[in-house]
Amino acid sequence: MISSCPVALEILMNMDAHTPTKRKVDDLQQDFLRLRKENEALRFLLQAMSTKCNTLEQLIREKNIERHDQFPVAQKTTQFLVRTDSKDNTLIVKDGYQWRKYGQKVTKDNPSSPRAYFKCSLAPRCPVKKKVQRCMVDKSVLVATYEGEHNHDAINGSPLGLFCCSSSTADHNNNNNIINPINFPSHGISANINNNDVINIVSPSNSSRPVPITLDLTLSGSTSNQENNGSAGSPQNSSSCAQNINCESRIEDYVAYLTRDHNFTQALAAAVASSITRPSADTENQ
DNA sequence: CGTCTTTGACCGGCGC
DNA sequence: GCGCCGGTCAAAGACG
Repeated sequence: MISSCPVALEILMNMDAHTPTKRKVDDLQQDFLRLRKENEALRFLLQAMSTKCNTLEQLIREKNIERHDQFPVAQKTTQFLVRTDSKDNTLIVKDGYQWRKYGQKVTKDNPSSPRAYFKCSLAPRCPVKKKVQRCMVDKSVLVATYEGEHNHDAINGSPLGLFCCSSSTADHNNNNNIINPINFPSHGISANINNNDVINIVSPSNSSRPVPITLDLTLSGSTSNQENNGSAGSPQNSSSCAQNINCESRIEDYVAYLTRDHNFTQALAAAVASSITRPSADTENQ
């Protein structure tokens, strides 16, 4: 039974490894049953969300086809924030694509750090461009603006794809608190990461009753050995992650931590549930 | 020698 | 028309 639920098995093993005295079998079984229910609920929610996502994508595709008959296609623009070492002067964002730098300019709004211009060189005719500039407030944060859509796949997939966000909401240089607004357009969920390593998930803005959900990424409960990073086990605190050669393996660790975090799974489930149960105004208005 | 980066020049849009 | 500014070009240099 346990072997059919690897996440729960991993959680149980981890719990066992971190408690000096073995807990009673009954307690472990209760924990396991609770986690198994959560796991099943999350699986159900994921399936429901995928179904809804596919439906919405189909609708959007149909609407775009209608629209393209009347208007030229607008260029898709997205924006990322990447935390790097502030001492690192390079404007390199490892996003799974290969880029050729074709220009650099000092801009008026942020004269202390020049803006670099890149073109995607992974495919011969890929139209995608990106601009990378350091955040004026936090020099350790790179602001990468992508224009256009790739006509090919990434080298190893796009590790930053999850953090795709709309550029229209970003005003990073003038905001001391919110670093990166993240939008999940197809689900109507948006989220903010603030300087306290907390993601604030906000349900669709068109909702009459927005449900804010806070995900604490400081992982204060983690007892794993992150002291080597000097960052007390916080993934966001490891400022050199984007430049670090061990970044990939650490990302796996962070994902493992998150799956062990009861608050995270609960908040995630609530966010997903709210996006599914609440009818989308976009689809209703169409 | 080929590829990539750097950097000054150039171009076009926009506001006055 | 002029100046400012962001974006792009392309020659020169660096590098493997």
